[in-house]
Amino acid sequence: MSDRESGEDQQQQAQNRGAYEQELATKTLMIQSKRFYLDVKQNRRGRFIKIAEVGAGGKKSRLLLAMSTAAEFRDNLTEFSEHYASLGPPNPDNLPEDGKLKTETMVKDNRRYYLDLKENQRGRFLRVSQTIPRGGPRTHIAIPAQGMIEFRDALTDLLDEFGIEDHDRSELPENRTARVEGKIFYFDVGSNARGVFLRLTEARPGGYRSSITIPERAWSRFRDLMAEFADKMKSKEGQ
DNA sequence: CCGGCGT
Repeated sequence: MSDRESGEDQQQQAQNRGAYEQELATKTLMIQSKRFYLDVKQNRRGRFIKIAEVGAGGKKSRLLLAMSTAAEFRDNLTEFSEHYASLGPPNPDNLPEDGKLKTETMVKDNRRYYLDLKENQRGRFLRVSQTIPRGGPRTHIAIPAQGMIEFRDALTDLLDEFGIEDHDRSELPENRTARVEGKIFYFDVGSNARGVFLRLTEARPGGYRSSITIPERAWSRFRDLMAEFADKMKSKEGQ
């Protein structure tokens, strides 16, 4: 679809300009009256999934999970839904004081995530809270318990496509540019589930852009081929 | 079609 292509092209241009974030994929889930957006994004710190909940009244809440944490969350969703399936009918008399039927914690860098299967008059739901130290923003979403499987499956699709590696950009060589005869060549390093690649983009005045993507495995071979051409031209000059 | 024990 051309919409999608132009969107990707714009993102590529934004990335070449050094913009902060790139969106790789997005999924929308409808669970009862709520919408959840799962976005795979990446910035120079790494790759992550943004989960946004939009309630019926337009109330919005979002939290961020590194890919590795998203994978952990996915596994927890399996456990929580199994526990949920094993529960009898709601029984308010028999609830723990804190209302938590099952609880789990995830930690990634300085973020903590609390998973609580809870129950109220409306039913059972999984509350996912994200906290950042020293009074940073604290956000939470609530997934209706009936939707945990669907949520897990959507997360699994994204993890299968984009991998569970966080792809910290600090592990990769820095992007470079080369200006030649009025053109700018961008050497942008990226990675996906298949590995590391170099995206070489030629930009001409007037906005024309063209890119090729070279897998890391081919870098030294391409370098040797370029050297071969350069040497042959140089030896001709010498004669 | 909601709604999730707080600043």
